[in-house]
Amino acid sequence: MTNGRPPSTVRGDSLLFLTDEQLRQGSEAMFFAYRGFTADPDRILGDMAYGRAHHRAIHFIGRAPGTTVNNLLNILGVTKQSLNRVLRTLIADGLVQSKVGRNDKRERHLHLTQEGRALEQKLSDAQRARLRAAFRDAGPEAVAGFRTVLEAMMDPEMHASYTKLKESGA
Amino acid sequence: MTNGRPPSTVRGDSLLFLTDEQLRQGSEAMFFAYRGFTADPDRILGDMAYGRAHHRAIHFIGRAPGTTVNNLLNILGVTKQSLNRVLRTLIADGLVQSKVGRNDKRERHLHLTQEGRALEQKLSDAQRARLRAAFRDAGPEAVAGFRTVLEAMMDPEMHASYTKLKESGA
DNA sequence: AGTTTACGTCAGCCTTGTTGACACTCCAAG
DNA sequence: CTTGGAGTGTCAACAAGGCTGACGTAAACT
Repeated sequence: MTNGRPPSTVRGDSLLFLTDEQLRQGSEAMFFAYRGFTADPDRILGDMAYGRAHHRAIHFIGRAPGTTVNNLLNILGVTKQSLNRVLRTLIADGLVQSKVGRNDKRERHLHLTQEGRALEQKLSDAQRARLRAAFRDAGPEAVAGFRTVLEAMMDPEMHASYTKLKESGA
Repeated sequence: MTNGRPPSTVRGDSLLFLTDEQLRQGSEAMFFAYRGFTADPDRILGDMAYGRAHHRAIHFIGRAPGTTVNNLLNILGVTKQSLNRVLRTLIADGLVQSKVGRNDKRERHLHLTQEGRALEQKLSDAQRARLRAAFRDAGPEAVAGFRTVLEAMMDPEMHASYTKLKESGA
């Protein structure tokens, strides 16, 4: 299953980017980059009573206003108990509003309040600033490649969620 | 600070990839992709008494054999108490060996044992398989862009660690 | 001799994930 | 109309893995 293949020979030059060493570097790049990716919002959240889980919830509610709890559960990939704990505090603090469904009254539709939108902006701005700088430095072609690879490494269900959000967005 | 800028106008076409909507999609791609990235090793670890933190420690010890605790601390970006908890179990279970430094006897140099190397392989194989598939599907240019963007979003110190490992590697 | 560095460890706390169980509301199908 | 199942909320208990603060030891440096 594992191949301690010599990195230089064996393959016809064009597959050199699939070397074990290249893949290892790819893993490490993901690790370090994800740390950078979450660093700024985490710093802001640290001062408040919230954590990364709250950021994620706020982000996706802001992204898809009126989404149901179940929908959010699928996107976030956590248990309803985990999500509920986060959601409860956000609702109690007046950042998120939960409305009983009009058609199906079992469902709760989630919206950000003004206050919630403000926090979402603050957090996303911090995160996007870093991403914007990285994108600018790397250039459009690198960004396209970045997206292509990330999409290719998602699980199918995640890819579906991602695509759905992407299409609803613009 | 925040700009609800109309996505279509204002800018001269070549900066369209820096739209807020594009950045938002980038964030979400990172989120979903990272989930995929950690999914396979997490599944394996779940059956054992170890978690993601153990995987990280094993990975970087395998990558830089003989590294000191302090060095590892910098790479991982956690407190020594956190790392120690993980390291202690790995040493107790015979996956990692800790040797007192020859020159500086305060330092401990960390190595994987045979058993440790075996687990490292198992975990990394799972992770690399997904990455390999993604890289293959996306192609060399996309992979280059992927790396460029990830490197650009690291904090400087992380980028230094990353580069150092990269150079030692091949 | 005194200070600093590298490491280990104890105690306690927080966030965020998990499972399992139970209740309630409500839609839909028989 | 009853009943099954879906969507939701919540309680309890637990685990992983972060964190801070404090203390101890050995070795190195000055």
